[in-house]
Amino acid sequence: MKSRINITQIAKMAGVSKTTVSRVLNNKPDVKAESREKIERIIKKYNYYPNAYAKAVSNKKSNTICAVIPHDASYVFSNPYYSEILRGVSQMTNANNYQLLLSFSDDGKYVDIAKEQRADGIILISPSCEDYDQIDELVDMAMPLVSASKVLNSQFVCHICVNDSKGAYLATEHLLNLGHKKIGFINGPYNLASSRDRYEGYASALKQKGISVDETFTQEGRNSLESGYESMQKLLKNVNLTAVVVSSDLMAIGAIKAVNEAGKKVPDDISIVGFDDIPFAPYVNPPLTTINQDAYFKGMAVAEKLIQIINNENVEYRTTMDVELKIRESTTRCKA
Amino acid sequence: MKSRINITQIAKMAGVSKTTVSRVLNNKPDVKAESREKIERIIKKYNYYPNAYAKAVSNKKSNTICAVIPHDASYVFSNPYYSEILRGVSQMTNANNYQLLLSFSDDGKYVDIAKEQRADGIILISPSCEDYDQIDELVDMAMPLVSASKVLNSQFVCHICVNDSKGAYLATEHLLNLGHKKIGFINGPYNLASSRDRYEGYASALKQKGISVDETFTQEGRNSLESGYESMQKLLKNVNLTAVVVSSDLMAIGAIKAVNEAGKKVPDDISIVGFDDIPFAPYVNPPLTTINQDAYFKGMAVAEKLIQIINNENVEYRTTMDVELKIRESTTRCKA
DNA sequence: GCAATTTATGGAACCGGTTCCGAAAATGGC
DNA sequence: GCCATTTTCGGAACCGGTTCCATAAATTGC
Repeated sequence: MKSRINITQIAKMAGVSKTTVSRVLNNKPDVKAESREKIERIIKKYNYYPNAYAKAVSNKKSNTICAVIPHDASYVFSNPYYSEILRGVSQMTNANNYQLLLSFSDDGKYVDIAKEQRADGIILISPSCEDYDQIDELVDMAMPLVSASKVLNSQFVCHICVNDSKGAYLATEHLLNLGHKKIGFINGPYNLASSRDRYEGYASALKQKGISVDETFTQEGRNSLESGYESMQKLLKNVNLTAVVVSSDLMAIGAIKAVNEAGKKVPDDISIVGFDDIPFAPYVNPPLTTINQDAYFKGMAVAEKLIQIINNENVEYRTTMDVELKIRESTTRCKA
Repeated sequence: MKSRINITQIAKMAGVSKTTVSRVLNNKPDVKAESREKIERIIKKYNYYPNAYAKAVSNKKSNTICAVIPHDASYVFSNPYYSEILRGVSQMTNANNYQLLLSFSDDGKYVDIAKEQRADGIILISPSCEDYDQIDELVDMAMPLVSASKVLNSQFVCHICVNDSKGAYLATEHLLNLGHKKIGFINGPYNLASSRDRYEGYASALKQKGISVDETFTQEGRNSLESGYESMQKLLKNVNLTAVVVSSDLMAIGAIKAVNEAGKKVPDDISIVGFDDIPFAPYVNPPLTTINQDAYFKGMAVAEKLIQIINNENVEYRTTMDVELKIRESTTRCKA
């Protein structure tokens, strides 16, 4: 890139010191109107913008927020649920004049972001147990930190999560109310706190009705289309179910495909309820009954909270968002 | 955040000058093994990392790449096609030790990224006509720039695009070969160069077979699920079609829903072919016949090219990637 | 054992900003 | 017209790095 003009050159042309130019740039007082106008004219003429990183060094503030996402191919970028969170995050950072830096949790490199002082705060989109050591490091550094899902074992990490166990409970209860008894469960990776809570919700709904949990009815998936498909194939092969709770819509869509390919119909032969209510959910065939969580709002809330922490404002450290059962057409009364 | 240790403090503790520490940090020669070890020990002990932005100022290089995406709600984050590109981009930037900054084209703020010298290069994911003024500004600054889709009117912007007209041609031809005569077209926003090319491909395939293009057979959508749904509703209401070419899978999925709700069946009553081959395409019901473009690869290629430009390497300025018709189950022989 | 190299190091200037503090210039009061 | 205030301004140090250039120390050659 062409080298750009700097504050010293502007000062020289205006016949003043850098100090005065800096005052104009930052709307500080103590500048004669006349000089101010002259300097502004020159700034405009040369299309001058202050170098953001020089400012960052001097101010010890980068106005940058880093969002950490799992890079695993079948994960964030391919799961609209995460995209929605990111959309909310970007909306909020944008509105508050923060830049958004993306980092990936695979290699733990995001701790470097903090050490290199590239960001004023970090958002963890979906930390898993493997991240906990790095998270502890961030906490040690007193890096402003907010997670968009539950972080176990650390009472020092601010998080906004969804009521996962209630969500799974509602999903299971819905199926029970439709007369289903043999209800399977396709869970997300067990290294996510949310997966554990969802399993808990599923199990407790069954217990409530006096139905014992059968381990052969459950599968652990990887939150991808493929893995929902494979998990469903296994369930179909091994056990006779009339309904399945699936821990994410993405996997639920994969599961529906597996059902179709087995020559069965959703919901007539097997009812399926998903989790997340991604934008695709009403558009799949049949439209997916699912647990709604407002990912876009969650993203905004997480970013907002982080900005508050950066500004040393007091915030609620634990927030749990409510969920809602969204009944569409992938579930129906048990016919068995 | 706790204030972190800096190079001067490290130097003091090691009893050497900043210069020597800097040499160790950057693996420069001319440092006695003994001193090197001592400095390295202290660096390790204090978990020191150099401040990235101070480096950026000094080196006039930020090791940051900015990806510009349209922020429109129904756009990038919700369209897996763009997510896939971004995934490819991040893969490549990661591998080359670049940080990835996200910016949004709505307000044209991404030009500020360049003026503030926040990035060494910029990737335009999906620039529309409204962006062309800002793009010219970037070109004037000689900012390294690569676009992931065609940029009209500027021979100075490097781009990697897909053969859009061929894609639409293949889609239309496929339907013609199945005996369809009344073929509709749901296009993307006309301010995208790709939409224009796809229309062109659609029209030329029809002409080839001596079928005249009927303007009432086409709709301009916004590349979202909803807009595909609405566009299809309009087509169903106004004209009698047996097949529709849809300019993106996202809209195709919306279109299928509209067909279903009208009490018709895909593909028996109406064949539908999409464009992009997003990861969902094989999972929708029925699995979507579509035009495959490898968005992940495209993302990697775009990032790679940008890095080459940043490094002053010579690059091909125009690359067109090939497309392929992927036949699944949303198209069948015309029964009318 | 001494000059000529080679190796290792540090001082100072630089990158492009901000800010403290003191001083010059303009204004006010009388 | 002179002193006190206020307004306006700039020098210099600072943020945390890199790099040029000079010099001190160690090594080599003979």
